[in-house]
Amino acid sequence: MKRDSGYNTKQKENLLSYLMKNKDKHTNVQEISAFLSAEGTPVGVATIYRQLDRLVEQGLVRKYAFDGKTCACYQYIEDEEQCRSHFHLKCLSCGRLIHLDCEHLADLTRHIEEEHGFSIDYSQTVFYGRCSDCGGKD
Amino acid sequence: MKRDSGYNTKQKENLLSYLMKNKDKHTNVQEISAFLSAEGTPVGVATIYRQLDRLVEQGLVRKYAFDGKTCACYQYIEDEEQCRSHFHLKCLSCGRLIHLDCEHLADLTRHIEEEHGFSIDYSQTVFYGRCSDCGGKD
DNA sequence: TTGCGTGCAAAGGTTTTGCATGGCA
DNA sequence: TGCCATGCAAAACCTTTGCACGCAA
Repeated sequence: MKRDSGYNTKQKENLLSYLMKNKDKHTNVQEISAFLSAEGTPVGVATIYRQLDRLVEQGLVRKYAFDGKTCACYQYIEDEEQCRSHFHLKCLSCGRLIHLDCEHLADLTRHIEEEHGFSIDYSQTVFYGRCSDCGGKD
Repeated sequence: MKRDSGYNTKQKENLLSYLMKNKDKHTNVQEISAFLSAEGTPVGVATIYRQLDRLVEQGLVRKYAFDGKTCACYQYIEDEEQCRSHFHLKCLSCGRLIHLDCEHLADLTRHIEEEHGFSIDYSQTVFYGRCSDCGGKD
């Protein structure tokens, strides 16, 4: 399921390289396209969409879409197992993405599952707010 | 700030009526437009967008947008104060929206703020997963 | 009567699709 | 060589904006 299917092309290589370098943030097709063009290795947006779709199917990239709609962000997943067990906090001001892994959250998950019968999908859930640098204290 | 500005038109009335009837779910412009058309009281999408924008400014409707992009969902807010103090769980299977208000979550919020310096914005945060009816147990 | 709200149509942006070409294996 | 991946362009969507008309106050 996760095996690398298909050919190895320069475009795919460049795309993966960008995604891996930016695994700490959410990104999108525009950003990717702009960056690759600036690097002198432009890749057509259609190709980017198609490759991302494939990477999502392979489980190498996570796609955050709102209610199944368009306008998605993508994020490379370094360690699938690890990322499955923690939450992501995203700062609405600076866009920073924080990986939050602490036992309070495991408690929360257990609680919601046992008491409320709801099973949280970590891969689609993002907490929005403000990080400490951007005025989390106010 | 929350006072009802502007004229009272039939379109606005129909829109508000729909939103109030569907306050338990997230909705979007297409759904609203389709429903109102089916009811025999069609409202132009431009009008729906403009009215929703206004309602969001007035605090009567919450807009969930992904990363500030387009493609939003909207939700009518019955009791602003109440909804500000709890989380929303959304089932990825049936679309049900659950308002979750329990002290575990208050603990979580406090913990994340104190230990991680991150202030959660309830109005933008939605937990995705599966509700008990849709196989939360598997 | 005044001016806001509406509808239509056009524009702007994002994502998908069809098709011919080029490159990987 | 065979076939998949790419790029371009067109199409399909969603959302916003401009403008003239109609309706609320």
